[in-house]
Amino acid sequence: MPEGHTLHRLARDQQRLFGGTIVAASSPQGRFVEGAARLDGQRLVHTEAYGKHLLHHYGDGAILHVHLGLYGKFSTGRGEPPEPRGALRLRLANDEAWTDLRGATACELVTPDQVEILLARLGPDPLRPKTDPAPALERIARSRAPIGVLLMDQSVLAGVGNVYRAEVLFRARLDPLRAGRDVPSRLLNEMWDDLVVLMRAGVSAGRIVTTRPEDRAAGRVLRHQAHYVYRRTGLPCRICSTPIASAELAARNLFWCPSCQAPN
DNA sequence: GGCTTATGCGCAG
DNA sequence: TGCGCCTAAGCCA
Repeated sequence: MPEGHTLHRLARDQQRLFGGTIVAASSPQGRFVEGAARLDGQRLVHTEAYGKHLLHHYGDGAILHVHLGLYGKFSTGRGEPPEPRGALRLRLANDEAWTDLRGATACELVTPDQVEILLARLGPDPLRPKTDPAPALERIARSRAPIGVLLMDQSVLAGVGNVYRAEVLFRARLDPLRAGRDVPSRLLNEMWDDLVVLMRAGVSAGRIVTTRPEDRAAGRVLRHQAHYVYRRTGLPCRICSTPIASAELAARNLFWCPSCQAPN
């Protein structure tokens, strides 16, 4: 589920498994053969994520950039890697572990200049430590665009996807169509703080859970209890029982409670 | 087993 | 605005 928490978790896990070691790289599918050849036998020094982008820094200066897009996935294991099957874009392995990348939108080698360009078009990332949210909040406060669109704009905020968008708006009881400049700045600050908490929890848990304990049954968080509004069209709101509404906004499915998040 | 759907985003037009 | 990417989980039978 590639929102920002997924990429930060991948960066963390890959750092643990491969950081500081020499890796074998290959592209059985054939779409990244030259890149894999360049990485093969290099030391993977450092991995990091910015928003939904993953970067690997290698000992000879090579930088790998991965963007999962909608379909991309890493599968990872310890010990001997399985026989390559299907469209396996990139396999990395050391003596301890392996990881396979499939279906990614971007899997490419980039220069430091290209990294700089990439980062320049990303807004603040709630998952990067000590990030100043001011540029995002100021931009929202100036914009006539709906807050529901702005939250998903990676140049405003990096790492927020459709699930966090819907859920953080619900938790703020905010109408997704309200213009950014009409959202009180206190509320914007609270939403940023909420994103930091929710997305960090997402990294730890490896999935998105936004419901508060008091708003769901006790015990393990079941899949259908993890969200307030995302993919709950027609189901009763957990707070007020009004059926959850959905609509397309900027080519993405938007979910909200028409009562808790009423326009005003 | 098959069908539907999706967490993203760049590009054509 | 709508398509293409081309994976895999979730759902149904």
